[in-house]
Amino acid sequence: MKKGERRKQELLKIAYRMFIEKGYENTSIDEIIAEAGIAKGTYYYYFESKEATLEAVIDMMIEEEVGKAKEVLAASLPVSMKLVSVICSFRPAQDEQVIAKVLDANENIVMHEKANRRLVEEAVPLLTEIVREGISQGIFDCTNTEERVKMLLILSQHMFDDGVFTERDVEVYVDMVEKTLGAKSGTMSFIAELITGGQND
Amino acid sequence: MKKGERRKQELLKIAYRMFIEKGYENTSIDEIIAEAGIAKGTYYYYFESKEATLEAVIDMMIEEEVGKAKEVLAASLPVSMKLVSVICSFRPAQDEQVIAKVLDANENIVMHEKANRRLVEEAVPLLTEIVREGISQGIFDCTNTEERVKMLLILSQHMFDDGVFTERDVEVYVDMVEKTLGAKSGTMSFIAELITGGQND
DNA sequence: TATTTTTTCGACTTTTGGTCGATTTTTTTA
DNA sequence: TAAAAAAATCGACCAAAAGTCGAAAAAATA
Repeated sequence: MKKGERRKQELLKIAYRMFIEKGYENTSIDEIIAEAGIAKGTYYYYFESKEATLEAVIDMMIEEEVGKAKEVLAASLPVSMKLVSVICSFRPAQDEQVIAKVLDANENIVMHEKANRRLVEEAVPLLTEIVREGISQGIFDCTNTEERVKMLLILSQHMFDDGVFTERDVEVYVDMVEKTLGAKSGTMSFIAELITGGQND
Repeated sequence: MKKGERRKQELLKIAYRMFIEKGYENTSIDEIIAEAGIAKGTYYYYFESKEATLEAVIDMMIEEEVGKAKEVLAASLPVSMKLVSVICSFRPAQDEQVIAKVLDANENIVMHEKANRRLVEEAVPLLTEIVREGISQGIFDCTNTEERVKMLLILSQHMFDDGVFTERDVEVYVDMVEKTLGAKSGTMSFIAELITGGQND
């Protein structure tokens, strides 16, 4: 029972890396098993299908990101910092981004989109909680919090996705965050530095 | 030269219908050619690859939607109406929506996403023009118009995509449109009726 | 040790996107 | 109008890749 789980994790890691490096569609099961040094039957002993593998890989990614987000949530930080930290923690890691650029942007749509949808699902409750905290502190002022958070999250996903975003994009984004959540103008502008600071073009 | 073009259009229509009915990935070339009653070689005489067909299908869709949008743009309507009409015209048609629900939402990610990206590309300039007109009339008030329009368009895409959107979603969306474009509160609330009016759950 | 369960193997099948040379149909040209 | 050229069609064939399955090896259990 132990060995099986380890093997599954091992396969998951290989698949994860290859999916990101070469794209989901461009990675064949044959390549994965070659890399892992196992037979096809073994692979299918652990995964029902290729798509099930993708699903599992995404679960792994989401779990990690949500984990990080929860840490931030638990820390004693000002609400606005929490919010931004969490959102930024959802940004694709450095290496993923770099590698992603080698690929055609169209090359990995399915994985990207599936991951995004799952992330929105998982992250909205967390972010909503933060924003509610902010409301009770008078930092934010809005109704329909959950819906607002969802929309903002969708927006940030798209900004990061495209990889490149201009200063103007960020400016507009910050403005929308402030206005959507009913924050005072300028209070969220520190987002800009955090975002553009971490950008690598 | 004439006949060829007609055949291509015919194939395009078949592909379009089948892609929407059964999803892009679930539609095989063999099925398309069976439906069209032609041989494989003939198909590949007109299309370089399956993906090229998807691209062409999407072009067809976009062309139609942009066409409708341009009509609206040319008409003599109040700016706010123009804006909303155009955005609503991008909503998937009734039948597409109904059929889409039969499918797993994950079933047609690639086509959906590619279409969305192309639409944003094509539609942003048109909408930006409308908003600029609105600014000069004092209805809107904002800078970085293009970026704002893009963000709002992305949002509406996502709302329509999911198929279901609650009243709250729409409420938040309207609020974001107003605030993002610097319109007076309430001036855009008629969007709500138009959107929810056309919804079919 | 005997038996059952878990894990592994790899040849085989099926599906599917794509190729290619031959053939027919249509258009151009001499 | 006949010959030549170009456009369109055909379908057998190919290669890649996902997925199957029964048998065998390894590990756990009685």
